[in-house]
Parts: sequence; structure tokens; C-alpha cells
Amino acid sequence: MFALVDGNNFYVSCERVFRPSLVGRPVIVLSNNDGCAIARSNEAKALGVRMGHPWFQCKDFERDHGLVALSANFALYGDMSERMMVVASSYAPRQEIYSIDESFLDFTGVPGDLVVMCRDMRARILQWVGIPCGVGIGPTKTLAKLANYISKTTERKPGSYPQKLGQVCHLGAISQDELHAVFAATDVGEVWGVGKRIGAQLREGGVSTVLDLVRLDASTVRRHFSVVLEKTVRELQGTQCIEVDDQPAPKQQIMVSRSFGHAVTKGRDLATAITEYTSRAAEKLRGQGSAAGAIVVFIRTSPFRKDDPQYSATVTVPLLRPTADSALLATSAIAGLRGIYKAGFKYAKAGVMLVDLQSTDMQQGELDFDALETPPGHDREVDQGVSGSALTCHQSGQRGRAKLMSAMDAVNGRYGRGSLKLAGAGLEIDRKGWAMKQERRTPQYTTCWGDIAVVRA
DNA sequence: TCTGGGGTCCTAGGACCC
DNA sequence: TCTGGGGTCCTAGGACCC
Repeated sequence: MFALVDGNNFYVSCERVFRPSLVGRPVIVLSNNDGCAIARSNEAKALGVRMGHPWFQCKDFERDHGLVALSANFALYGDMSERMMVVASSYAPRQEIYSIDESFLDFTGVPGDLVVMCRDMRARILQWVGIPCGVGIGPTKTLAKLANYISKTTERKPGSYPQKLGQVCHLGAISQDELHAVFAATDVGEVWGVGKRIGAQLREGGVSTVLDLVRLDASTVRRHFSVVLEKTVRELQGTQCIEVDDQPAPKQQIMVSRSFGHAVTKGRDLATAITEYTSRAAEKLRGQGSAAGAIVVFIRTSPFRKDDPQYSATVTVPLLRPTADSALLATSAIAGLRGIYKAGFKYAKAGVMLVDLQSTDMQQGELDFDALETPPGHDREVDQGVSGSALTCHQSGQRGRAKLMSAMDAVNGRYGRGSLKLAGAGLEIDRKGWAMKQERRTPQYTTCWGDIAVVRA
């Protein structure tokens, strides 16, 4: 059996831990630049705020309904996530951290009543971390995911499902008839793996509930749709097709991109931003022990500003050799930027992507042909005896850079991100024109000494 | 004025190989 | 009349997830 544990309205719940006055009120958390809603309390959902709802379109709720909107505080959410994951992990032999607020637990071989254990886990996470969770249990990950949805819906809209399926919902512990009733009452679009497109296609073919989907023949689904949806159907039927992955492989690509707080027109500002993003991407790269073979740079105007001239460009810059060196990567990125930048446009967003990633301990050795050139006055035959040193010399240079990078990471780890950075990433004053807008950010209560909460007697 | 930032997997089609 | 039969690798694009 598998369980999916996830924090309810996670970002909002994190904020409520430190501002209990927000409990019971409509609250949303906004994306970067305070652009749109990315988390909503149940009260905010009830008001009709959608996921991804642009803030400027729902601002009126602030005045009319007391909606509280906060800027995203990812330092806080990341830290709260870790705390929640640690508690959850103590309940099962294996855990897959699936996203910032969700983890799968694999209970294979664990004796005892899972519902009782999961209720205990839920209570402990609530008490120790302060985050309310929903737990779904099922014989496959897809069913656990569905169970989790049902547990939430039972809480949020009483009467949708039997009350016993609230908070902790175990789809493997109810009768076949009950299970089918649950399937029949659930829209096919709620299934993990069925998105907007596939959902519409299914409905067109008369498959509108989970029950309709479960009753399809899996191999027919493969022919009409894809192997992906076939797996989904089999998982709903109770056959495990998707494993719990508790040792995720290193990422195959690393992206850092941001929309700007204000439109950017100067190449110089774009260069500052690209340098900063590259630097951040390189930190992530080193964090997973990889080196990049190429860097992709992109810039674009805002597709929402239809009256402005539009421009969007991407360039891939191959690197001479794979590297995780921030400075080398930034130099290449800027070279790429020079190739695609055009003056006269209002840029809204830029980003970099590190690709062709490989492990640093698997790196190809190489001969440095420059060092192998026979210097004048030397006998080639004689010098060949020392040709191995060219390689050694080159590699020791690389090791020096690697040490520099780990020193940089250590300083930033201890004194905070950005304490030590590339000159090209600019000072605060250089970023004024385009830095991200975060007008409603709460303190970093758990990760910054200066922001720690004070209890008054 | 104002619209996020990441990722993964699969498939189809083209280039190229023998 | 009639023009093989496999393969692999790469890329772009689509679909999904949070």
C-alpha cells in the first residue's frame, strides 16, 4: 500500500503558522512579481479566486471581502516542507518526495492498521510543524493520489463523499461497491495523469467519470491514446505500474528564469540578470555534482502586451568542455545573449537552462594540444617523455577553479545567498530597474536570525 | 500599470548507418 | 510492373505534473 501525504493549501498554511490571525480568512499567496495566485485558502477558493488568477483581476476582493494577498516566501516554504517531510518519513520505510508539499510513502511490508498510523502521522505533523495535511492511501500511487483528492474534498465540501473518507482516505479498505460509488462521483479530470487535453478527449468519447475510465480496456487505451494513459488506467484498476522512487536521479536540465518587475530595454540590464540567473543555476548544478555541456539563453517580450512589438529568441551555447564553473558559464551565457539581443524591445522575461548535464566524477580526460606543441629548441622525442604532464597541468587548473566554486558555495551557505557573487551579477543599485516585485512578503521566520519570531510575555 | 517557475516523459519524423 | 530492411540517435513538440 502507498500513501500520499500533502499539505493543505500549503503556502497559505505555512503563512498561517506564523500569523494565526489569518486562520479562517480568505488568503492567497502570489507568484513572483506578485503576478497571480499560486495558493489559496479554502475561503479564498470559495470567493472564486482561481489557481493562476492574475492579481490585478482579483484585487477587488481585498477591499470587498477582506482577501489577504501575500508575496511568495519560498525560503519559508522550503524550510517548512523539509520539517513536514522528516516527520512523514518516520512512518514508512521508503519515502518519495514528489513536490514541495507532497510525498509518497511506501508501506510495503508494514504491519498494522494504516488508517490509524496515518491519522497519527497527520496529528503529529499538525502539532510539530503546524501544517494540516490530507492523506490518501491506495494499492497504487495513482489510487493514493485519488484518495488524497477525496480526503480533501470531503473536508472542503462535506457531503461529496462518505464522511469517513475525510482527512485520511483509504481506498483499499472499502468495499468494491463503495469504491465504485466513489469513482462514479469523481470527474475523470481529477485523475493524476489526465490533464485538460486528454480529459476533453475522454469526455468527447463518453468517458466522464473515473468509473468510466476504470472500465475501459487498458490495451485499447494504449492504441487510442498512449502508453502513459494506459498505465494510468491499469493503476486505477489496481495494478502497480509506477514505482516509488526514493532516490531521484540528478536533474537532466536546470533552469532559472524570471519575469522582470519592470520592462527591460537595455542590453546591460539583461546581461546583469542573465549573469545572476546563470550563477544561481550553477549553484544548483554543483549541488547535484554535475557539469553542463551547454547553456541555453532566452529573452522575450511580454505576450500579454499585444500592442508592443514582440520578440523572443533562444540560443544554445555549447561549452568547450563540461563545466560547473559559474564564471565560465556566465561568460558563455553573455556571449549567447550578445547574439540574440536586439535593441528597441521591452523585455519582460529572461532565463538560462543548463543542459547536456553529466556527473563530475565521470568526466572525460583530455589532452591539451597547445601544451603538446614542441617548443623551439626542444627535441620532440625527448619531450614526449613528459607529455603526460600537459594533461596533469590542465586538470590541476580545473581543480583550482572547483575549489574556488566550493569556497563560494560554502560562504553563501553560511552567510546567505548572494553574499559572495560574480561582479557581473551587479549590486543592488544595478538591479533597481527590473528586480522582482515582492511588496507583500512576510519575514523568513525560520531561516534568517533577524526575522525570528519574538514571543512577548 | 498588472498575467510564475520549474520539471518529466513520450512520440514522430528526419538524418544517417550498414 | 518492379527500387530492402533493418537499426540508432537527435530534435521538436505535445502532454502532463506541481
